[in-house]
Amino acid sequence: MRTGENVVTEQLDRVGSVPLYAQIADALRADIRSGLYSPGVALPSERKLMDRFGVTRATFRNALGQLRSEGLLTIERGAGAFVRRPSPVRRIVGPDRFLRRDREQGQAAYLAEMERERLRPEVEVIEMARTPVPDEIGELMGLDEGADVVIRHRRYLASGEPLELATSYIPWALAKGTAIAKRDTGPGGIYARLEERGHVIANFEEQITARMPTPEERSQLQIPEGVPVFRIIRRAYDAEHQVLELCDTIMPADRYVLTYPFQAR
Amino acid sequence: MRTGENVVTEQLDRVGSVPLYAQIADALRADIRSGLYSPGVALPSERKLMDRFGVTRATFRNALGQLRSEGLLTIERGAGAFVRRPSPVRRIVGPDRFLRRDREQGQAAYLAEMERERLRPEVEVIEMARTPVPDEIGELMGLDEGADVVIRHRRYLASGEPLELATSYIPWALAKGTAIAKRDTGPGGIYARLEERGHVIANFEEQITARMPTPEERSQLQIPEGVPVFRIIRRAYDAEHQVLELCDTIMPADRYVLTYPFQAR
DNA sequence: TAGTGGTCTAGACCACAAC
DNA sequence: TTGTGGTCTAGACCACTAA
Repeated sequence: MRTGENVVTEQLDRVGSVPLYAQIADALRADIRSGLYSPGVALPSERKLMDRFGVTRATFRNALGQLRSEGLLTIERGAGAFVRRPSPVRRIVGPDRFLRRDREQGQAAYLAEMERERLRPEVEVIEMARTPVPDEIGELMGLDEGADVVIRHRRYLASGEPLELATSYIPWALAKGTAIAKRDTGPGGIYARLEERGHVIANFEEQITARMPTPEERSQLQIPEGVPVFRIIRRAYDAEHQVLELCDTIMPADRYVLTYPFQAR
Repeated sequence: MRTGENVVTEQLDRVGSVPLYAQIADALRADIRSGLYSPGVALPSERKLMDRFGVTRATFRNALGQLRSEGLLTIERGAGAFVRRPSPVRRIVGPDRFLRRDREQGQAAYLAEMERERLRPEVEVIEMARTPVPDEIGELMGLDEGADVVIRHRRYLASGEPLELATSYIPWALAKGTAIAKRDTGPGGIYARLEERGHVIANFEEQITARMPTPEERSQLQIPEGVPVFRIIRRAYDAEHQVLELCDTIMPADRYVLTYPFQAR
């Protein structure tokens, strides 16, 4: 137990093999977990804490870096270091997101979802083009090398907050002559246009991975230090097991819980 | 394009607002992506690169730290910094992991999975006890506060490599008098014991989140810098929608692709 | 304006890996 | 033994925030 009062110098082991910064990180982590420093509260300033621990600023900042990369701290320049508040979380149930009912009512899946939560939805179309399919994606779609696809890259926001980056790929053979290759895909979105043409979606498959974001993703999604991203690759199949669409999505992992129900067999 | 040859000092912008370390990180990141430095290859030493960029070691190491936290580099003390090789990936299809067939053949789900891949499976039982259910878990299981559960905490390894940490919770009311509360749960594992007692599993639900690992998790699972973990909370339900078991799993995210198929509705 | 975090310099000594 | 990365010191100046 550390009180934070009347402490001149914390006791650090300077002869053992545990680095000073690691000992400091451990001490602060314990203080955060114990609730001494609770979410939203500012830690004492770097200069105060470095004096208390009896180390240089560089050493102390090394300790802070550890905690930051664990996602425990948010640091605001000029203001201070704060214990990170857990982000409000969006629950996503895979199979509930793409209901035919929503499409038939003329709403894209995302708009329907937002409407349920009374948030102001926004979709930025960042890129839209007809191009040869990238190798990695082509393999996942079962397309011939160099086959053309319509690529739709967009950013979703809810009431101004960026939620996800999504890139859809639709075989040109299916998109040709439809609104899929237009900026506005019309009521019901891509899936509605496909089904009008007789390409009925029979089932989906989602592949989930997680990694640290690239710097581009960090800025586009406003992702803080120490927060990974989900990457979800969703494929929509018809009854003949042909891929109608592939959607590659990047989402900040601290804002989502993904849920998948399935039967015991 | 940077050649890496005959370069005395890289051109860095020392007047603009972009920090030197960020410029260096950008340059190295570009070199890695372009393939100048490819997976498994050692970068030039810190001293060489700091000379080339004309900065101090601390500044250069700050740049390296960025790349490390993005999971781009593996650093081996005394040897050098290497471009990280993508980890071999295990594909997990949610619904295929808990087939009744495997249970009836007398194999726990995990052993069956390993056998299919010809790996040497190992399960360490780290903790096993009867205790009051933790609050967070109790809520997810729909149990009364303070109800007893059997808790089974274990580590799974494949041919010596740690794969995941798993903690199962089974209501004491169901586990009482069965092998569930024993170290060896017998053929078919927990689920087989539950079903023998008439608690037939009707369906599962998995909740997936991702975050950076705690230091404990990092050492127990041998997780390198810049790699997040998946946390999967799986609940097994009977036909009356009672929770028979909850399993809380931590897995290094660079070693897994999670797959969930579902029907279009 | 005072205090905060952000960046950078110029050194030093250490433990470890490879030769 | 030599070179590598790991840690630490003791400063300095800057940009930003809040009072």
